[in-house]
Amino acid sequence: MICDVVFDLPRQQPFSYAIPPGMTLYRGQRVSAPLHGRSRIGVVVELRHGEATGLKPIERPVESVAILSTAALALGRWAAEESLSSWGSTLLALLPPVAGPGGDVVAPPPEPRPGHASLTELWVGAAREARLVERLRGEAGSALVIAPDREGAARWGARLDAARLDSGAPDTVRRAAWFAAGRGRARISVGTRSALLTPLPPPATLVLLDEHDAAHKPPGPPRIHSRDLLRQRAMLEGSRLVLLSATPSVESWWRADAQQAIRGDLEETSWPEVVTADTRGILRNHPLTLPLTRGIEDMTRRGRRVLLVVTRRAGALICPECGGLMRCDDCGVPLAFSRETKALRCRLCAKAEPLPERCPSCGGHRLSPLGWDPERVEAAVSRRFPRLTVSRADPRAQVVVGTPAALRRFSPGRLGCVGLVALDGLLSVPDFRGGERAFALAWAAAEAVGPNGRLIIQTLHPEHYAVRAVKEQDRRSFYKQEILLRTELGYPPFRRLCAVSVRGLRPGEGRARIDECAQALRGIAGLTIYPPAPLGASGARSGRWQFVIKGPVELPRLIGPALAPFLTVRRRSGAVVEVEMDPVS
DNA sequence: AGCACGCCGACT
DNA sequence: GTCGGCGTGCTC
Repeated sequence: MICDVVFDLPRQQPFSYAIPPGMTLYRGQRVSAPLHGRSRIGVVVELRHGEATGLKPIERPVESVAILSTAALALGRWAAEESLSSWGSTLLALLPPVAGPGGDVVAPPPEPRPGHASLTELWVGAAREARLVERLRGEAGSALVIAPDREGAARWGARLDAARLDSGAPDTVRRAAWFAAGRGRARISVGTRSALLTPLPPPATLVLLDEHDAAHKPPGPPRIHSRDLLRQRAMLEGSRLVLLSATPSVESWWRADAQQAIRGDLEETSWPEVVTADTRGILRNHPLTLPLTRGIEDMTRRGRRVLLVVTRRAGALICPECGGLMRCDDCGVPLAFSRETKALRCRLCAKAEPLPERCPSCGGHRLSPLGWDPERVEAAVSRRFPRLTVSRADPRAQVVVGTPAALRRFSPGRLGCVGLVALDGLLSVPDFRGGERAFALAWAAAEAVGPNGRLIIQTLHPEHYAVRAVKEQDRRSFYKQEILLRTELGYPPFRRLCAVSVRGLRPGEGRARIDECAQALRGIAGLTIYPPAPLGASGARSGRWQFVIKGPVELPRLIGPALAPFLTVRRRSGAVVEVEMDPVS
C-alpha cells in the first residue's frame, strides 16, 4: 500500500510514502513523515495499492484516527483551488495543535450524510446577537460559531458557555474541543477561522459573527474568506449557515436578498440623532467642527461620556515646503510620527528613526504632522477643553479618543455622543470597499451610541449615500446604491478580482517578473488585466509590483494553470510571486 | 517553504 | 589556501 500525503508546501502534488507493515492509516489522518531529511507533519489524502519500492516509509501517525472527514478533505481541496494555493498549506492551517507526550484517545470525525438541504440566513437586525444566543441555547443540534478574532471568540465562548477552539485557549483545551465537537459532546463550539473544519455531527448550525469584518480574510493561509468556506461547507454537508452583521458585505447582502433570507432588516429600533458636519477646509488646523464641539459641550455638561473615533492609527510627518512625506528608506511607507516619544517609526519593519532636523529632500526645517491620529486628536481636544478629562487609555474619561475598535468597549447607552472625526479616511482610499467600510463604521457608531445619544459624522462628503443611509437608518438604500455601482464598474459580487504581486530582490527585477506574469495571462478570454503598478509609495524602488485581474466567477480556474509555474517554484530571478484571490482591499 | 548544493570574494 | 555569500533546485 502507498499513501499520499500533503504538507504545508506551495506544491499541488502530494508526496507518496510506503506504509510500514502493521501500520493502519486512514484518509484524513495526520502523519509524521520524512521530507528533506527531516520529520514533518502532513495529512494523508489518499491510500492506494501500488509498488512501494523506492518510497520512504511513514514514520508514525500523529493521532490514532483521522482528524478530518473525507468531506473535510474535499472542502479543503476546494478552498485551495478557489484561492490558488496548495491543498496542504490550506489543510494544515485548519487543524488543531498536535498533542504533547502521552497523546489522548480520540474518535474519528463523523462523515456527513447526504440528504439535508442547506440554508443560509443573514441576520442584520439590532436583536441579532440576543436572537443567536436564544436560538443556539434552544436547539438540539451542534453549532460552530466563528468569530473574527480571539477576543470575539473569548467573549462568545463565555456568552454561550461553549468549547473554545481558537488559539487564545490552551492547546489541550483546543484539541479536546475539536474531538468533543466531532462526537457531539460539545454542543456549541466557538473559534476563529482556524476552526473552520471542526467536525460536527450533521446537520449542524454554522455561524459567522461580524460577517463584514476584514479579519475573516487576513493575509496568509488559508487564503480564503471564512464566509466562502462556510458557505461551501454548509452546502456539502447540508448544514444551516447563519451570517451575523449589522452591515454585511455587499456580496452577502446581494446573495441573501435574492433568496429572501435577510432577517431583521425591517425591525425598527430607536436611533440616535445623527448629525453630519462638513469638514471642507476646517480639518486642516483643528479636528473639531462646530457640531462636534457642541456635542462635547452638551453631553459632558449632562454628565455623559463622549467617544471620538479616529480611523487613522498613526500620523505622518510632512514638509510643508516641498510636500514630501518622511518615509522609511527600506520599505517606502510613510513613517509613523509619535508626538509623545518624539520619534518616527516604520509600521512595516518597526525601525525607529530619530526626528530629523530638516527635510531630507529639500532641507526645509518646518516639518509638521499630517492627518488626525488618536494622539494628535487627544492633544487638540485637551487644548480646546482644558477642564475636561481627555484620554486614549482611560475609558472612564469624559472624552475618550480611540480607533473604531473602541466602539465595542462601551455597551449601548453608555455613550452620550460619538464623533467620527474624519469618515473620509475610508471613503477616499482607492478601494472599491471604501463605501462599505464607511457605512459599517458609521452604522456601528450609531448602534453603539444608542437611542438617547448623538452621532456626529465629520466628512467631506455629507451627501454620500453611505452617510445618508446611516442618518435615515435605512440599510436598503445603501445596498441598492452600492450594488448599482458594483454592477456598473464590474466589482464583486458581479465579477471577481485577483491581485498578483511580486517582491523583487534587485531593482528592476520585480518589474520584469510582474510583466512575465501578466504575459502568461495574455490570450485568456474574459479577463481584464490592469497595468502593473508599483506597490506602496516607493514600490518601484523597493521592487514591489502588483497588477489586478478582473474576471468572471470561475476566475481561479481560468488563471490557475497559467500562474501555477510562478507559484510552485521560485524561478531564475528569485523574486517571490504572490497570488491573492478575492483581495479584501 | 526550508534546506542543501554549488560556484566566486575577504580572511587566518 | 579556506569560510561564506546567496542563487538555484529538490523534497516522496
